[in-house]
Amino acid sequence: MTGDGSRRRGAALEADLLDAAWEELAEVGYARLTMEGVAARARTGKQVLYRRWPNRAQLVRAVVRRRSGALGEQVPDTGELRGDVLAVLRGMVERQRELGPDVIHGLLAEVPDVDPDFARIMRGVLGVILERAVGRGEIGSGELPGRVVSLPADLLRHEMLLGREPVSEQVLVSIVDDVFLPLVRRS
Amino acid sequence: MTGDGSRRRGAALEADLLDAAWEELAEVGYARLTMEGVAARARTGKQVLYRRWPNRAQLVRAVVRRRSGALGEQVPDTGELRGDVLAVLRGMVERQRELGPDVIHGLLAEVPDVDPDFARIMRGVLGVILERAVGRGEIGSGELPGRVVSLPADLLRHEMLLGREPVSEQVLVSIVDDVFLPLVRRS
Amino acid sequence: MTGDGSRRRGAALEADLLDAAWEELAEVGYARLTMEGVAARARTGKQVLYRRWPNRAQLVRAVVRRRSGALGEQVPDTGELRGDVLAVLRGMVERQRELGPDVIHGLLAEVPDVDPDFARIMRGVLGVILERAVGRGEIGSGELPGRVVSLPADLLRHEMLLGREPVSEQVLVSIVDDVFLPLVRRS
Amino acid sequence: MTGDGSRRRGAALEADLLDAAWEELAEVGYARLTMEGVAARARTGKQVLYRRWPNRAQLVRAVVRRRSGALGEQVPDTGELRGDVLAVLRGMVERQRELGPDVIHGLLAEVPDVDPDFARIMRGVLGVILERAVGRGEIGSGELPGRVVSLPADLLRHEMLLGREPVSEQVLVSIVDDVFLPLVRRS
DNA sequence: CCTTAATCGAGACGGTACGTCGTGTCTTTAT
DNA sequence: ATAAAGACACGACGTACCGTCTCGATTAAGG
Repeated sequence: MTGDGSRRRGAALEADLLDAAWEELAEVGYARLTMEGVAARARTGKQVLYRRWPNRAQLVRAVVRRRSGALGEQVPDTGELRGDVLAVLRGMVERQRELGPDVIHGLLAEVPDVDPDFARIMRGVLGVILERAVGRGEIGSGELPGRVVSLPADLLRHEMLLGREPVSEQVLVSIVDDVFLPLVRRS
Repeated sequence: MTGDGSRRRGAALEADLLDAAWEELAEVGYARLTMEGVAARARTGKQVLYRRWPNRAQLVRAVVRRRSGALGEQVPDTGELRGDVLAVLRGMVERQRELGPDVIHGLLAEVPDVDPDFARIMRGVLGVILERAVGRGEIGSGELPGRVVSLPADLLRHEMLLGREPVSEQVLVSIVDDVFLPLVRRS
Repeated sequence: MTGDGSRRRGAALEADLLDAAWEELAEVGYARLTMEGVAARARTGKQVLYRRWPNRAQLVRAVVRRRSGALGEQVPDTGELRGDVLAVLRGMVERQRELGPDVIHGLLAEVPDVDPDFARIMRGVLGVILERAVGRGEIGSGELPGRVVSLPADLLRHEMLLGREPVSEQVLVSIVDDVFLPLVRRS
Repeated sequence: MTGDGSRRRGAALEADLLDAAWEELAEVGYARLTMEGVAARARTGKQVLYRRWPNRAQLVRAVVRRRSGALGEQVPDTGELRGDVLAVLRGMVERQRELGPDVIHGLLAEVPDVDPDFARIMRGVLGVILERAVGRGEIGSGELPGRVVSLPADLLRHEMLLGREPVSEQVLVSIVDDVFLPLVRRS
């Protein structure tokens, strides 16, 4: 019945599974994604999924990791603080648009630590950007509280969690111009 | 068949239902709360629940509304901007502690607009507080962007959504002292 | 909302109820007839039904009584035993056709005594027919066992209970010619 | 979560299911037998039942088949036509007594063809008996109509379907002595 | 090269909850 | 007093998934 001669294994199979999960996510959304559905779409058994991920949250987490791969890989460098921060935020929005807003929602609710490192990475990226701004003399050299450093990312994430649609450019600008820049230029 | 002579109806029954849901929430948490469980605890049928709320999210939303009813009823007045803002945030944390962090999480994930008016209310409360601060001469009289006004509430909510534990006093202080006050005193 | 000024009562209402039940029977059949459906069709409440009949079986029984009213009212008289018996059986089949075979089925299963008197009536009718046949000299005058008298009706009923379609003329003829007539002409 | 190491499957499970249904039948009767009850008694899920039988009627039909398994296996041989026929009828009554009269009723109402082969089997058994009677010279060798052959079984079934109690010996005797024997001895 | 062990594809299993339907009782309002 | 309307307590329906387990089929790896 199966007998197409070739049976998937290992990495190739895993890729198919994640692809299937990805398509399932796209079609029915996170809330209605089921292990059963993913297995069916990948034309395999549920055990194959459970062998790899203990529940759908972990599975989706893996999908997300795969799709939006390296988040903090390259730090934008526009030569200006404002441009850099906006670029970072736009990257986040792009990621949200790609995954779909409700996937973000869903993950947040079920996975305790969707991105335990996400926050850390963002802090790192913004730290670098701020340092360069200090170097250019755009802002003072005083040590900024951690909360301030991660402020743009935090506010944007807050928006993402509440709204059901991709965050608009206006909001990004507002976060940067109304909140972040005034704060770091304060000293 | 049943006929014990007294049968709950209308408002009285609804109160019992919400109480049952509340207890269920407390015992098993949001994720494992079921319509079936609530109905059983209230010793009635599921239909009685479904007649009122189409799903568990709406039910819990009603419970939350009932429990943490009047959020913006009284605006704290400590005679000082910092004290006022902290008092507002502490009120939010108190509410979170009462409901339990995962209820907040759960609601967020399933209900599109847990509190559509919540944001509006917070903005109103903080607006009053800021006006008073202007009156006292604590801060300048320039018009503040909406985003800045709701900033403390937004940041606190962001914390609530990410963490699984009640937000600590330290975080509140950090939000107020590192971000909010510097921003509104800037001018 | 109701206020058409006139409200049905007593016999008029009861007639409407039975009509509604009758139409319901015709549309969905006995198995799927519900008190709720009948009440809805008659545009009234269930209580009005339950006040009159304790359950759907009794209700349908009343419908049947009303529709196929007087069963043994007129005894056929064709001037010949065979014709008379066939006429009686055809009357039964006609009744079955009118009610629908599954109504018969359903009633039989749920109502212990759909026709406690039905059997009695049939025996009476056949008795008269047989007496006339004796008078005409078609058969002997010996006393026939009750079972033999009711035999045609019993066999026909057996057919009705098993099949899901109206009993064919062939079967009637077979009952009469292969079984009944040989038996009563035996002496 | 369950994991007790032993999980019933296939035929063994099916046997348990039928046993459970049988016990349920005995305890609450056909009318109040529910899929839910049977599943609970068998300590399994409803799906396991529905996977095998689409509704309770089919389930009970399977139970009946299993319990009163081989109906026409041995043809009674008392050396005399009357004794043989009575023995066959007594076998049917025994079966009825075993299952309970209302099970028969219930099945009849819901299952279109409780035993499509039952009639055929009975005809076969009675055919053999009649042949032997012909061989012994008890009755003539003329071909009997099918309806006459199955007459005793049909009449008995009719009794079973109408009454709520096991058919009495008197009735059996009446069927045989008043109807069947006179008919087959006629020639 | 051939055995052996692991994994795959498929699906049954024991279980929980879903959301719906119908029962028969009870209550309310209006005629 | 009863009609009309509908809520209530209850029980069962049939379905969807969960996470586990079993069963052959197939494939990779080791002796």
